[in-house]
Amino acid sequence: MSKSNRDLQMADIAALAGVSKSTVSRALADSPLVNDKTKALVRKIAKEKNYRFNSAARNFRTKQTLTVAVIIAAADDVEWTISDPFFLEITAAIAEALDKRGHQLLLTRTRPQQAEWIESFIRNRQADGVIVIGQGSIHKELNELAKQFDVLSVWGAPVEGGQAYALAGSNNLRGGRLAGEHIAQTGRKRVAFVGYQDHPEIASRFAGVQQGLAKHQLSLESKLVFGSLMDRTTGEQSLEQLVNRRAEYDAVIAASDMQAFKVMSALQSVGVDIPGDIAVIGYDDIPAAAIYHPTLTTIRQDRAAGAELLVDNLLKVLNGKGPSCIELEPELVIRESA
Amino acid sequence: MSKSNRDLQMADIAALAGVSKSTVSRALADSPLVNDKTKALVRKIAKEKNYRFNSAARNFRTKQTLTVAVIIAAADDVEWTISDPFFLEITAAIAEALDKRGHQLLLTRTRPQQAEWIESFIRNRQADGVIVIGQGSIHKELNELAKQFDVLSVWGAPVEGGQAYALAGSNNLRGGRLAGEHIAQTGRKRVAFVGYQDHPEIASRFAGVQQGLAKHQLSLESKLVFGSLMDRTTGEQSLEQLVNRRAEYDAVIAASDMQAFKVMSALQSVGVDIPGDIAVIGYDDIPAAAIYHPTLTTIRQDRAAGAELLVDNLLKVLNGKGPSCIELEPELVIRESA
DNA sequence: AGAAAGCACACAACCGGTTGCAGATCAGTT
DNA sequence: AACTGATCTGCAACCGGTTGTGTGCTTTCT
Repeated sequence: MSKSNRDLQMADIAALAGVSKSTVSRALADSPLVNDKTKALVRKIAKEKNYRFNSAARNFRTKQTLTVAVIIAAADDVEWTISDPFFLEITAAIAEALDKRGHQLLLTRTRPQQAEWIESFIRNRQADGVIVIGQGSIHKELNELAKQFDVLSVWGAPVEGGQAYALAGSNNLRGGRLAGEHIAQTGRKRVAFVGYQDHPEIASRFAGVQQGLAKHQLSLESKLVFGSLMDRTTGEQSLEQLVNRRAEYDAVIAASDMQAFKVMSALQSVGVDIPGDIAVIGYDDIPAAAIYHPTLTTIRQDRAAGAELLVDNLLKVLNGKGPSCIELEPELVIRESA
Repeated sequence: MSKSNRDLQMADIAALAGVSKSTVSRALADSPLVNDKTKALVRKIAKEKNYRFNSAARNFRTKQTLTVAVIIAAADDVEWTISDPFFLEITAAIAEALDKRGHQLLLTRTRPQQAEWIESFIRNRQADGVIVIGQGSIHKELNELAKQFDVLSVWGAPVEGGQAYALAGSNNLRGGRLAGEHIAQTGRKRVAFVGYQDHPEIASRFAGVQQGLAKHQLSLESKLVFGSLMDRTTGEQSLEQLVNRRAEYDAVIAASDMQAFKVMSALQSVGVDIPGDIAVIGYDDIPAAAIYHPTLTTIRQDRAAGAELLVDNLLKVLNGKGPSCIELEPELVIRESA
């Protein structure tokens, strides 16, 4: 605790100002019920004495914590997603967005396969609502959960059949299309894809890529479609195959920047020139994308905008409005690698 | 809020079990004051009814939040430190460490130039204590703050004159020495250094590098010592100089992996071979270090261990013990770049 | 002038757990 | 049978804000 003795409380301020506790409370809350002069006096004293309200007491009474829990979801079969810079950055952006609106962020490690876990969060009243980053492959659980708790805001992609929770994300179909078109337009002919297709987000990107390529009479050969390089069990193997078959393609579209890095590094190790021999394009535009050599062409997802959206969605639900589903427009960032 | 009606509370469980509120409270807290049979009964009912205690009420009554605020400090003149993967990862690790001990993590964006901000945190009772990551150049403020609030745990480096707060960090002097020695042992002769020397941590690394080089009769020429590449105003310029003078050195020791990447990328862009022409060594061992091409030789800081230390330090203070200052041993990770 | 309306404030209940203290029950002792 | 002590449980106060209700005083209108 603090080294100072007892913190002073409303009753003390009230005594000092010669008014009652309730008046102090109202004055500090800027209630119209209290006279401006009294208000000013109370505030002056509170400021002088450096009074801070006890938010535990306030939370208790008002049944609001002004706190939002953020959960970074990770599927079992994928390496700790929390280490993906994109997720961490969007978390930081959410912290900022929440702060602007007077809320706080409770960060939660956990792989909530069991969405039950989220439930305890809300019932525990640790947080007013929950933001889940990366619906990944748990959208079924989330949907189930949403039937009981609507204070849910998820970063991800729409799934067929719709979802009962508020959703924000970038338009992955569009993003994929941008990547596909760019690759086609730069004259590549045989394209490989890398990514974990069980995730709705990645599936959309994949579909987008196909559309983009199709526009230019290209298509993805199924033997050039690889699983996620982040997969704990098969990732290594996929990367190996990708390297071995390097003669069969002249471009790689990766589902994330981190995977694109893995691809480039592995190919460069065996003497492949990027983009000379093979072009590589990523997704996310994490900071390292601008630093890698060659710098990485990628699809940018605006983290700040996404965070704002996530927070707005949640606050809407908290205010009794229905869940909304919004998609941001992704943007092609052309650098050296493709 | 939840879509369910009123959550049930202790009084309900008490009625169901035919006992009093206090007995329920004690039973759930596993107090020795209540009979084992009653305890079992109460717990059974609580479990059946899926009762969760209202932690707002508990926090209020017990004056504990079981929550720790984490602040990622950033200096004004440096780019948003929060985006450095190292800081984000240690934050994630702290979340995990706290969770193990039954605490939660409140993430705070903010550049607390004004340490005053931290104070309001504690007095507000939003958190039992505060962990600051990256004392950076604000150790004076932190020291000042520590006089009033001892519930402070900082990741950083010892400063001359000592600090009044609990400190954890890796032994930067030793880390720097490892880097310096490795560079010398691999036969490099003219070494450049890149980093922001106003930070105690970086200053220690710098000193360590000098020691390591000196052991092998080498030294850093002052014209080969560059400022941080992350500096918002001078970073660009430093990088340019570094590239222009590339003929004057055959190795670069960077104060962080992110800076090492910048160095490598810039040098590679002008045709420099790494490590053939110039060796590069980083600091931190962030995940991307193993992915870059060439893979980055670096000094590893154990994030998990650091997080445990930070949390332990804080809990010690919370339990009335004095602040401690512990340093972890960094580790040289040899990869391709040096 | 008297009644009605309006304003500013105080009083006290309340949120839902936790905990000190008192009382009840029961076994063991003399 | 009466007493001591240990064990278990209930009562009620308490944490520190917030808020509904009530009251005294001033203003306004007939």
